[in-house]
Amino acid sequence: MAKRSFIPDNDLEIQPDTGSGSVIELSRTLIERTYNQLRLDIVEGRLPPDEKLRVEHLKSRYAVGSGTLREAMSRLISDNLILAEGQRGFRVAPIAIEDLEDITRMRTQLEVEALRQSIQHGDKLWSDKLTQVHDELDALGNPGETTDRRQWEFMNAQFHAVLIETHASPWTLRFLDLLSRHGERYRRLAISLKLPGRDVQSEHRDIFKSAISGNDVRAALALEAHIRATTDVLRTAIHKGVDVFGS
Amino acid sequence: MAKRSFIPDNDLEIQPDTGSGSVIELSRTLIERTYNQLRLDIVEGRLPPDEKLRVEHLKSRYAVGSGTLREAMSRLISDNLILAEGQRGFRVAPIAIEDLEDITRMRTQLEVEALRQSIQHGDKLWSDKLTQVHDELDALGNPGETTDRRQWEFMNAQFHAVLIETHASPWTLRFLDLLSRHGERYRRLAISLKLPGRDVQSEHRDIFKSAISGNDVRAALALEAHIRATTDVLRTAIHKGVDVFGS
DNA sequence: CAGCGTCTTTTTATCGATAAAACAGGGTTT
DNA sequence: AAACCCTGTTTTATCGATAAAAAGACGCTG
Repeated sequence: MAKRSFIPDNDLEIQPDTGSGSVIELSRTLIERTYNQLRLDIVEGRLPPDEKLRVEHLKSRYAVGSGTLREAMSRLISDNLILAEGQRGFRVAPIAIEDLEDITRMRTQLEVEALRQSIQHGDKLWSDKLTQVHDELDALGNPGETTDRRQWEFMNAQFHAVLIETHASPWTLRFLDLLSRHGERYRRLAISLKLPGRDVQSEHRDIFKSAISGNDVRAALALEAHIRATTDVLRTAIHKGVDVFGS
Repeated sequence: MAKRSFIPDNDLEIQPDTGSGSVIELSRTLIERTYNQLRLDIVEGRLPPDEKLRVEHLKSRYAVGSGTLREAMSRLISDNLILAEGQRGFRVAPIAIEDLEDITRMRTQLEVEALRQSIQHGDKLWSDKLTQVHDELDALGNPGETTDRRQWEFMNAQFHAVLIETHASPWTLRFLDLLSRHGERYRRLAISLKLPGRDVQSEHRDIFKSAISGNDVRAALALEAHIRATTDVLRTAIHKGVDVFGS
């Protein structure tokens, strides 16, 4: 039984922790570190959907004991990234187009509202920060072109974070965080399929310009389209008969 | 140091699992059972906010080993009902008026939208079901008057569930579930303070009538007021100088 | 008498061992 | 040949023991 994976092989190896300030080296306990590593491995596709997570195998990969590993996995259950079927161990949460559509609807609902609030309450300080982050992201080009994909992902997250920064609702942030993490699994899948290109860079520019000029309605529309783009690409691919989910 | 609790004493004892079909007896594994018990104990106030959760003490209460208990607690971390401070163990999540206001805002945003969808897409089958559940809840009167408070809580949850049933978005349901669980901690606090009474029964009637008659705008307003009521009561109490959170 | 450092006690994090459950394969019966 | 059951093997759930860390008590020193 060949292990199916939707990420190019060169992305599959466990990469050494690169920079300073990463979640992994900031963890105080082994459990926390393992939790963060596991989450990254799932979100970034090194542990593909539906993969069975055998404790005895994985404990060597993360260099921890079985109890520690189980505890780390337990924390991912409430995040819905791991499923626990009683007495049958753990497995990576499956993916499905319906799930992505639900995630997208939800993200749209929350993020668009938060952006509207941000634009209405944002001051000059905010505009400046947004401009700075956008410029830095813009300089990296589209995700396919950039040399350091991790850096691009980081700046992308940063951009979206600043967009809604003014609307400081912890629960909104928590939910959006969770949703974007789930969304990333699908986004990486879409990228790996090398489907007809999106111009993410110009999507970002569109959102940015509307936000800076205070046009909250247009910004909302642009952001909504941006969020929906991944779903649209995948749904189109499915209609064309592409085997998106590996049957 | 006296243990502070915001629930009347007669609610504090661990009650034997009453009816059939409860989450506790449905659990396949010990961890699952412990997780459900812990969650109930926190939500229903038997484990008060900020309470330190010492594994060695609690393992006798739940009759499990330390590993099992830790794993159950770990699952509650992502639900934000338990906080883990690296190397310093676990504690019950604190409560704060700002948190309740955030929860309320969030619930309003999600639940009102879902209700609107439900009213627009709901058919006769839905109306019938809603009527049935509402009548049953209505017959129990206000939460203070009813004999079986657990039954009331159950029907109340049922009523809210049916209200948004048509809008079957798993993520919406998950988020609302989490939010209402957090909200319940505050609702129980408000009840225990015996503050000037709300007429929850008539609030429910108002929502019900508007929903049945297809008046989605009015139903949305009624639901919003209903959700905000707990927050309003507590905020008013704070302004009057009542020591709501035990300083 | 306050502040500091050290020793003791308590609490936490982590691990490996054990028992129970699920799974797989072969053999038996109908 | 198909359905069934029994048995050996793998995997999981659970527990108690151990080592590391934090908190607390105590006395010392300035």
